[in-house]
Amino acid sequence: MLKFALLGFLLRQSMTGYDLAAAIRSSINFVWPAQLSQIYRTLGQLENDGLVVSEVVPQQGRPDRRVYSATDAGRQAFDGWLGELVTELDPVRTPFLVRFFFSGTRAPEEMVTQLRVLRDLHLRQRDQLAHELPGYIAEFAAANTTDDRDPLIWDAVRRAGEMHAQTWLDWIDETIARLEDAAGKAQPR
Amino acid sequence: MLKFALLGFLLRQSMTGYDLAAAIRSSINFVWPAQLSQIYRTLGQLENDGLVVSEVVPQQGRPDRRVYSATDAGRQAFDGWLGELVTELDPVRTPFLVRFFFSGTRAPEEMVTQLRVLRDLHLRQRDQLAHELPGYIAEFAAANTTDDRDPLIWDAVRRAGEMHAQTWLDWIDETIARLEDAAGKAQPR
DNA sequence: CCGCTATATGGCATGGCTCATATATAACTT
DNA sequence: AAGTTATATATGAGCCATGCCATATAGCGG
Repeated sequence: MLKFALLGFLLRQSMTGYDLAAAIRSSINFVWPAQLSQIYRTLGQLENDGLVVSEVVPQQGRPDRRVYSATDAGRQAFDGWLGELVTELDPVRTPFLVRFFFSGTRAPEEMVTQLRVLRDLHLRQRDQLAHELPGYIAEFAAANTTDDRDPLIWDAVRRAGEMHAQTWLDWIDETIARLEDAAGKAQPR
Repeated sequence: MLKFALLGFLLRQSMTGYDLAAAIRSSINFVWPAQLSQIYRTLGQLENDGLVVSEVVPQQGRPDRRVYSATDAGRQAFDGWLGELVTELDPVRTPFLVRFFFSGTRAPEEMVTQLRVLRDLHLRQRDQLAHELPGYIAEFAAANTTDDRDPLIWDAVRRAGEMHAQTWLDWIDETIARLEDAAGKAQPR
């Protein structure tokens, strides 16, 4: 996966691993975060497979930059990947829900507290996606050769994140209400 | 993660790895699927760590059953896990959105087609969560010692899946409309 | 002097995935 | 009647991607 994301960026513009990390951070981080170490390792594989090549650019004071560029084979691999058809939903792994599923033995107030904490996190996430990310994307677009449909698409991806964050907020509110309702009925008056 | 899920089930009821796979399939599969091989390996680790013990029950015709039970240490570990506070959102990895992010070079109709395929999958998923899962959960509840808050909680987890599936549907509709709108404007009359 | 930015690389642990294998019965399919 | 597939059960080998942590260098801002 990361493999293809890196190729995708490099096809727009050659850059270093460090730059790639920044590109990811200002774009797809919320759907596919990556550590620097992971990026470098993956670049190594890509180079091994001939999908990218690198060129060392000496620098003073800093480690030399190693600038990566996608090759023709890289473009082909990437295009193949883009053309793949979706046949199954990717499994979604949601640790929180697993925990929640098993927390029937816990005090209801504790569950509500946990939900409130989670709510805060999702709220921040939603606001970040709604307000901060657009700025990063604009910068990123300005710095990159962009197809004219890119802004629309990037915004759609951003929107997906925003909508899901909102759905979490709604779910949490609904769930807290249900828990409180049940607690109210359990020990009435 | 799986470790704790298994413990959670075993604390309700001792069972074999095979049974655990079935328990997962009829409950948290959509938030945490697991292969049989993975389950057995994890049970092995749990046993090593003294969190579960197993007892072999001979059978004719079939491989002997190895029935696992959670130990006291297992209960403690599990409780500790349940008590953990959420401090950060779990990263959500969504391969589809990564692909989508990079598909600016593709024909818009192709993107729409892909979105329609995805829509179908999410639609099925939503309906399954809305209609089939409740039945499984009911069966599962009948077969297990359940706390009286369990049904509420299990349904909340189910609802989270349903709501997220619905959000996907909404996002896809919105995105298709935006793409078609843009295409209409690009080549008018 | 601490910590951040820029840059690259290494090692180890974790946990998931795929595929293979073994065995017996029952239930379909041709 | 023969053959496939499914169900119940357990286990092993090997791959792969991620994660976390450490290290090296150097300049700049506090």
